[in-house]
Amino acid sequence: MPLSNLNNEQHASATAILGHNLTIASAGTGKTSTIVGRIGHLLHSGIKPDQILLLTFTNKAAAEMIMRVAKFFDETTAKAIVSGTFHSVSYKLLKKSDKPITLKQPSELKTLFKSVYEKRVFVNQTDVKPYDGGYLYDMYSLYLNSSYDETFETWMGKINEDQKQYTLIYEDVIAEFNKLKKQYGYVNFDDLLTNMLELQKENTYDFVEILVDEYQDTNPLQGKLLDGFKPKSLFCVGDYDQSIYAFNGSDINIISSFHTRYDGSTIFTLDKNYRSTAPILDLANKVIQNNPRIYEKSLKVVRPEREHVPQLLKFDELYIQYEYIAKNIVKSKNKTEDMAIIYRNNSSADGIEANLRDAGIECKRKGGHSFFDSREIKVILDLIVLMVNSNDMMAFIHLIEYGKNIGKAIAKDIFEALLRVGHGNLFHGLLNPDNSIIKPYQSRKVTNVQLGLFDDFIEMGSVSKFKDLGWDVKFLNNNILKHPKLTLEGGIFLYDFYTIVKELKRIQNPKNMIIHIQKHKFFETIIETLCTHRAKQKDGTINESIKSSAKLKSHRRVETLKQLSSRHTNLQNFINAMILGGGEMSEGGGVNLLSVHASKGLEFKEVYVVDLMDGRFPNRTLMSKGGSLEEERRLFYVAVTRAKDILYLSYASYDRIKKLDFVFSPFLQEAGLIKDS
DNA sequence: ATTAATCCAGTTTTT
DNA sequence: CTGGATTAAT
Repeated sequence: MPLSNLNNEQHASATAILGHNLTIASAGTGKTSTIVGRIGHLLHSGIKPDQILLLTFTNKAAAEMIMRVAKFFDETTAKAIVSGTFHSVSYKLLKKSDKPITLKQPSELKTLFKSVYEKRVFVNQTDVKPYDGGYLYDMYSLYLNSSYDETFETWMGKINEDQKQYTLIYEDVIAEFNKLKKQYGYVNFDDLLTNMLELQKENTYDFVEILVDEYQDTNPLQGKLLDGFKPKSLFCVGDYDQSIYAFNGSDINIISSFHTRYDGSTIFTLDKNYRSTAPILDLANKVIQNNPRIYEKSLKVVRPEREHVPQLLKFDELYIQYEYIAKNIVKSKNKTEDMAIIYRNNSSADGIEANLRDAGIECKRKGGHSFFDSREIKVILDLIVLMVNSNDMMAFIHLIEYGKNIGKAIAKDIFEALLRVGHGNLFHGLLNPDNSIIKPYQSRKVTNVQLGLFDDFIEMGSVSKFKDLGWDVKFLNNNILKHPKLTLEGGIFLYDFYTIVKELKRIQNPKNMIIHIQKHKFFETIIETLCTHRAKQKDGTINESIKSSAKLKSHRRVETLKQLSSRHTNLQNFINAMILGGGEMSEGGGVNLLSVHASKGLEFKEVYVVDLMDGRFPNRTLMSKGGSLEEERRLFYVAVTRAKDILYLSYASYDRIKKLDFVFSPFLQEAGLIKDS
């Protein structure tokens, strides 16, 4: 029984009557057990699992809770609960309603946005510079996530009055971008939520209860989504002291105004901390007391042992700090998996990782960005994307650009030509071209100073260079080969593309597809170019040993991807899972290297919070751009409350690489570790 | 105009 | 180590 393990407070919360319930759960007070208990209670009272919606901050957290439910009930029941992040749940529901969705990597659509933006000409009447494309993209995303019922213009006016004059142009760019997205069926993270909001107007959902974990990090857009489901009951769990996503629009007022927004709502409080020892909690509380208290909290310590007092480590230089920590970790009796190094900024991670490696300590970094950002993985994913959505222009261009003498422009020409000879379908154009279309490269709009805009007719090139290569006649006769700038090498690359597409069409399973890609000439050619490039030295020569180790590395990456794919049977689901949950993946084992944000919800026996210098933690640059000291303090609170038994806080007064002097973080003073001088 | 090569700066946090 | 900008070459 999931309820029998709960203490009185947890039990009261978990068995609350349906309605609007908020549980304030401080760090380490058994929030997850309470949610699992709540789900158990709902199921016991006869509510069907598919009438329960569980929203968490990461998909991993959702999966873990579902696993725990499965222990008490059967797996089928547990898995019938609709669960995941706001984004992944929206994705599932949108897909169910047959909305065309191709989820793209965030950076991809940003690039598309920038390309739309660059075509605009700004007439500057004032000396206020307009935002650049990338920044505007981020701002618009923040607007979508953080605004209530304002227009972009009024919102912009509040953020930066000077920028208001450009909003008409900005909105026009955004409109064109949205049109383009619609045309290709592309969707970004924000679209998942906004499209879901639209779908809620068409469909009705009969969720009896929605459970929301990490409620303090809900933003207004997500708030609208919650209300849009019109659930009979809402069960929210959170802690305002752990709200750390303001940069993403999360609004602490959402949790603090819960009782006024929902009439007759009930607020529960969990205040018994089972995680950390008394000295660690004392320190955390001492610091967070400096923030305004929203709901009264009095954390009760369950573990009174005092043998490990949080220790302050001071160093003269950044790397001496990392070195010392590495040595300390070697000496520790704890297993490496039970230890974590937590930092405010990801820029700390490289130095730490290098020092751990030197000391022979295994470590894993969360946020597999480097993994999914690697070219070889992108190539494979783009190929799979193309097999799912054959007309995906961005995926096509990325792949074809690897061909010699084929850049963006020619790749786009080829894409459009293929659509022409395929009557709107890229694969038809490739595999069964309409050869009666003699000139697939009809025109390209060209601006000429004298003539203005005119159609530049592309002269058809010769295809004789492709004869006698043993190609399929079908491909040899394809008129797309007549592009005048297509070289022999480029053509051969295209032929490899043709054969791989033809072969992959027969494969439906992600893992088999990766296996096939891996040994195909098309992929091998790309890996060869990639690794040669990586092994190129300053003088232009190729270092063979670097090259072979690069090849080994990329082979390992492909193997990792293959591993990840084995859990999936559907191509599209696999792709989207990689985009939605990719950041949660971590490779290998060992000491955990985490940003404070990534550490949310986790706990470790031994924790090092490092680089506690004023400017870096709190991050002053961010504070000047709309952050706040309160938010930085909450970050500090989150970081230290990850520790169960042992906590180290460290700082260094000098960075010899950047030649910067540092002063310790004010939080150390607030914690009483440094006396006022 | 387009591609390839070269050099330079920069690096907040996440779905 | 990579993306962006600049430059050289076609």
